[in-house]
Amino acid sequence: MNIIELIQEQVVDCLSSQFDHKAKNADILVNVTSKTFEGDYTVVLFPFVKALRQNPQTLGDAIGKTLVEGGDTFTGYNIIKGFLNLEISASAWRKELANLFENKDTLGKIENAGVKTLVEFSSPNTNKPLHLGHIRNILLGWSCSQILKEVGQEVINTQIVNDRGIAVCKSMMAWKKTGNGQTPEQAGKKGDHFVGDFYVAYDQLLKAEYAEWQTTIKAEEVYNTHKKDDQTKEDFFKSYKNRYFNSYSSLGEETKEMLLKWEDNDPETKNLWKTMNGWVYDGFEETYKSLKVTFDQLYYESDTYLLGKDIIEQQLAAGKFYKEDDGSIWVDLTDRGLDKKILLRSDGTSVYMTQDIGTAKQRYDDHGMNSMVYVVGNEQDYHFKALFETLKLIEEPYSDALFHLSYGMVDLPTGKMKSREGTVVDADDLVAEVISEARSSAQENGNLESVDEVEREDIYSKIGLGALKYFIIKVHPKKRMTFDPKQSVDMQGQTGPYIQNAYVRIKSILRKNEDALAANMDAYDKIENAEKALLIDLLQFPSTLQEAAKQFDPSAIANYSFNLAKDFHRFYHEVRILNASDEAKAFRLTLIETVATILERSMRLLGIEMPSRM
RNA sequence: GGUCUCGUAGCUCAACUGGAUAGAGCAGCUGCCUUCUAAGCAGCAGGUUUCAGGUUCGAGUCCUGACGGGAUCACCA
Repeated sequence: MNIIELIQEQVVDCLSSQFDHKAKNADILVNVTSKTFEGDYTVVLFPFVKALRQNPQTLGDAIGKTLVEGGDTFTGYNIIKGFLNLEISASAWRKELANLFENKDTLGKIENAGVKTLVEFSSPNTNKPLHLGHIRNILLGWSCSQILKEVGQEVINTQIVNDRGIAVCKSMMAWKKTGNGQTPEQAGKKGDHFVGDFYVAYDQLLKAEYAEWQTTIKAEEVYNTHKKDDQTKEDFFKSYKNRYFNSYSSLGEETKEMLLKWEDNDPETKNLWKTMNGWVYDGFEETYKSLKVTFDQLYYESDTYLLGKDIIEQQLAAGKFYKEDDGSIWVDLTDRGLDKKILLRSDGTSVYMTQDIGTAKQRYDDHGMNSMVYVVGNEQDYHFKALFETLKLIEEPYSDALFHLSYGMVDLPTGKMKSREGTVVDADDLVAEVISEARSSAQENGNLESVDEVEREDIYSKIGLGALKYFIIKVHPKKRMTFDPKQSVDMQGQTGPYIQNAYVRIKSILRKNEDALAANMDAYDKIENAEKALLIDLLQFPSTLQEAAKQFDPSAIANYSFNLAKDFHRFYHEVRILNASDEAKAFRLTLIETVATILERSMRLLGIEMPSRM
């Protein structure tokens, strides 16, 4: 039992014995005392003032007196307005510290929650390399997965790889036409970038073809019949591009044929597809590796895009879905506050929903999970609402524990990222840049000159990635965020490296302490405010972790880590450790070692590694 | 237009289920390296929490309504 629970319990007892009022522990709101008042923890009395018809002063006095006299945990109290501020004794703090230190590796952990969760994240298309948007997705997914594991869930990291469709065929078509049989290796490019370049090339080809077509008589005719009011030719053709692609483009025609061939299992098409996707996967693999994330099992749309139809038919027969006159199948979610959604087209082919229902079922067959988290941008909020309600409607066994970890778009200071305008921030470039920034920053302060080359590079990478990852993950997932490249490589203030630096400072002290924790801290009875602040932080770790897991919110951990690091830096500046009195030294070494462990654990939950020096 | 979502310092972000005088960082200014790593610390300055009502002992937080940004409303994914 930690100090907060102890306060709650004693207050409950007191209310019961002295006022005959029954309350639960959770009813007692215990806060950290605001800096402007005396005390360590504060009990909020207002809720009981009314119920007990006592004024805050008498009520607070009664409770405060009982707590102080009832043992050696509390040394004093004061009441201001409806707040009862309690002062904790040095011996109680020492006890808390001893306990924290003892359990530092497992604090907040749950052994086995009996829950198996599948976390889906990243899920890219295979026609272009990963970019900044994917990075936010990947970091959220990875961190969420780590957090759920920490609270005792069995977690499976997965993706649904979008490896088929017209977009993929575009890259293939462009490669066929302009690639001259080249491979990424020959071109000296990473596979995903190599293929992505053909996707761009395809757009160029199409543009050229379109421009030429615009000079034809047919185009003139189309313009005259379809233009709106006084729309200029330029404006008209700009907005007509999609229609052109579908109706007139020979390149478009050829590409669509390719898609049909693919669906028909044409060997040549399938081979090319396999080869090019293979290149892309090699590239992705490298990016994931550089971000230090791994997956347990991948699902590919080429395998799952036909799934789901039988479930739809089955549930149609069971009366959960209904059929329109034209043969299309729908689910009616209007009594659940949503709309009617189509599940199967009139021609019997599937839509997004069909696949997602099928894939969920497939995953259940494979893993028997009882919970699923989908990390997908907030533009799909409605889709997931509908999907989850549908899965509930057909009573899938995992359907009461589905969560869409919906996150906001990443903007640049210049505005939205747009692939057409070339303002997309490439994932690999970004990683390389933050690491190189960390390198030059480290070389400037010269702390690593005695470290060998290999380890040095490893440290640069940890710091650079720490900066990048922290910058992104500190923002609450559902908020749209601005990504300023300049700020993302910042290593001062509220950043990953600032937190890493706190850890490094502790490690450095611990290295210098020869005689370990031999001394006894029992005689240490004048606990500094800076020390209390750290203890209070440490005691908050379990509830922060629970909250982060419950809300699927890594930013809670990020903010917690910063707070802890900040309080450590202040502590570090205010008190001496190695040349303090024996008992103070023992207390402080115990304290900082615990802080180091919790910092390291917190950051690991965010996918950030700690260097031991920097 | 319907639905969802966000709006906090010049900028980027916090604020546990409603709790005391709304906090950090960056940018700006001032100090601190013969003392355990200055990627640090301390200080100054910066706010009508978009606005208007309501609920209550108490509202950045909950409710209603405006205003502003974004998303979504396909037999696309």
